[in-house]
Amino acid sequence: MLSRRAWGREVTRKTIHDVARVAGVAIKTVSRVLNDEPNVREETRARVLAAVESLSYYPSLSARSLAGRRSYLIGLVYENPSANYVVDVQHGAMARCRQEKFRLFVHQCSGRDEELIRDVMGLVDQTHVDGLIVCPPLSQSPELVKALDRRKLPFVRISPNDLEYKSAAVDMDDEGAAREMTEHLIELGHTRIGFICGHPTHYASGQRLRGYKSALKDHRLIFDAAYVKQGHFVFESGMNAGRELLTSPKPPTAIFASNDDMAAGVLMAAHELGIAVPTALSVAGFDDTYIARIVWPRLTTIHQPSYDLAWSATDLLLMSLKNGTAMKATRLPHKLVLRESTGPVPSAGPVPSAGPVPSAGPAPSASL
Amino acid sequence: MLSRRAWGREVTRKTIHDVARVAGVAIKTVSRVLNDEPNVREETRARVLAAVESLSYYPSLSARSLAGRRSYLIGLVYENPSANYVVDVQHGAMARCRQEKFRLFVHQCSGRDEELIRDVMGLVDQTHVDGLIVCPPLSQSPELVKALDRRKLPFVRISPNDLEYKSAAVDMDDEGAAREMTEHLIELGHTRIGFICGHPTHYASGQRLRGYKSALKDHRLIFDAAYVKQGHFVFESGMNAGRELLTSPKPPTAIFASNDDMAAGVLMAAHELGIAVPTALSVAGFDDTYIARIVWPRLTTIHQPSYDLAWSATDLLLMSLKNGTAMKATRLPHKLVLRESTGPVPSAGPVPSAGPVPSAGPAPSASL
DNA sequence: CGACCAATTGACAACGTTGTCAATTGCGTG
DNA sequence: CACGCAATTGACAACGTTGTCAATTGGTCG
Repeated sequence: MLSRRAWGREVTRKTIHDVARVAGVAIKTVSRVLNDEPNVREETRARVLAAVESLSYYPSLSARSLAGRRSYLIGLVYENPSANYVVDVQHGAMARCRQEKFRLFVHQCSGRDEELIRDVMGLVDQTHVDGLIVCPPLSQSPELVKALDRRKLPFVRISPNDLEYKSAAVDMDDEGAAREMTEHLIELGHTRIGFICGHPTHYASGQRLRGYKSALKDHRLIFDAAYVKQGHFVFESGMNAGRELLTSPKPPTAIFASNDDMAAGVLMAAHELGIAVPTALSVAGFDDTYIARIVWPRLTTIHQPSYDLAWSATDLLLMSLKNGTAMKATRLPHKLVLRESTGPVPSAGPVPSAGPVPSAGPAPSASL
Repeated sequence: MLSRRAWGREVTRKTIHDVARVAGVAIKTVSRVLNDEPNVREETRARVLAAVESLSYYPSLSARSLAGRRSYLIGLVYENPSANYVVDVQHGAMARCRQEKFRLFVHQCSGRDEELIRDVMGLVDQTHVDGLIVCPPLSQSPELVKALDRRKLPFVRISPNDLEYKSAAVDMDDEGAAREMTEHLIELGHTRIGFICGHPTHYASGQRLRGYKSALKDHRLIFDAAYVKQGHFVFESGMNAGRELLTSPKPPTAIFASNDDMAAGVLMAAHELGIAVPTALSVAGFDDTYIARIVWPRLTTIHQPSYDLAWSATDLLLMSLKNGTAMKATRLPHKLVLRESTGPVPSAGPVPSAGPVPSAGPAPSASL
């Protein structure tokens, strides 16, 4: 237990040898106990565990990954700038890892294409992670998938664009969810429904637009391209698109944004223009992140189970690592969350403010 | 380069031996080049680097930390539930790590007291991190600081409560910032200023309250405890405190919340009560997180440089690791950010709404 | 021209664990 | 009571790197 180096800040580190000595067994036996291997007498196992406990011993991940075929490390790679989504995903994955005594290595990727691949491969090679959780939109990169396959590294993708591909993945039904939301608006009587698309490179963007279109079609409403604006999943893009829609000659009575950030942007635009929500305009979001509950009025949105998606992805990965079994694709349920930002269609279309906003003229606790 | 194990999913991994062979040198020389050690002829160095490049070789962190006294890993421990803060801090630390070819191991702590210490020590022992970045409120735990000192592990604390303590830390002037904000409100003519405290166990909470009090005193305004409410840094607590303040007999004309989440809660309360912001009520936040820019009206707040704090903390740690020098405490500047949620004091105090709001008619499916 | 010293390079052990395989123990059976 | 086989345990190499220290190279000076 004495360190071989006499260095200032060096402190003795407990090793498997210390445990073996205290328990009066060989290090290999300690290793067996710690790895739940069979063929250890119950009494021996107890002695070893007692020694581990009394020494507060924690096996070195470095040594383990160097000697064994396991690093007990899972990598989580993302690129997404949305703080709330990222944290949800991180915590979902961490929670599952903790249950299996794995640790999560979080990595924000940098670069694009070629460089991205190098970045991820560098992570894999350096840290020896046993597997990877890949967040969107990285999960939609065929090049990355190919590279990981070549590398023979187990990985699970969150919300990829091709569930049928042989690799494992978890996702939700973006198209169906968007259809439900659109139907909700239609049922409220809206016929002029604006839609703000997400970032063009995100697969989910296309799916959500498709759901919107399909709901319109089912209800025999005509699709008008003028009601569809391009956004980029960020607040400002939603605000700009909202302004455009609301100041057009025949403005929509409802706007469905592809995520909550952009919906918040639409709310901002409406407030600026003095358009009351939901009386004169209904606004709907997507994702049900934290901001959906703090903006005013609170957003009707689709609950995307980010935490659960990450939890399930990690579960899939860990189980396949443990059993060597193949992984399957999993689809998680979403939920339409009704709050105060949507309401019945106004009788006469949106009411332009009679002047600079009456600031919040209004709204004694709509609901609650 | 051939793996010793013939295992299904095993793939040959490039090692230092491969690089040495390609470059025609001993592995130790490769090691020297990769660690920027002196005494390598320029021509040799170039040959080695070329080999590294051509093989896409990445040294194994496991082997490095096992053999050397460096793991090239920095741990980041937090407990904070605020997504925006956490992500800012993570990215600030990651950015600095990347520059030095270090990696960041993010860890959300679990447990309290005894259990917390075990959790952190487990991380340290297992991962061999070279140092730790400790976020508030963990940075204020004397037990944790003591344990890390005993373990002789270099660490930097973000926003601790005792800058003079010998360990390194970075922080901002919470008291001064709160004083500035309060003065801003006073200059706008407000004399009845509500204050919502942060979580009682966070040191910053006390500092911000102190700044508020000191500004009142400097301007000869009387401090009235009825205008101070306890919050917990979360949205709901701000909303509740806001309701209490605004429905009191003599409501304040301005409310200063100790963070943006709670300020957003106050806005929600004001909207519900039909109180116009900033015409009838000014609202100020603290932190300048993402939400300060997306609520309506956008929040006047104090910019807390979370990203920079983490960047600097990491910088301090890495530099001390590299040079073996002692670390100093660093204080980063904050900034008063003026937006639309604060304005001149109304002539006749807050204007209660004249009745059920014209706009937010009750929403469908009230709260969820 | 030879010796000496600094610069450069390499051989090999060590880090703390797991994989392999051999040795030992324990128990049921003939 | 000895034998055989399975269960249990241990000895030792290997993982991929860095630390230590010795060997080699190259240049300078007397």
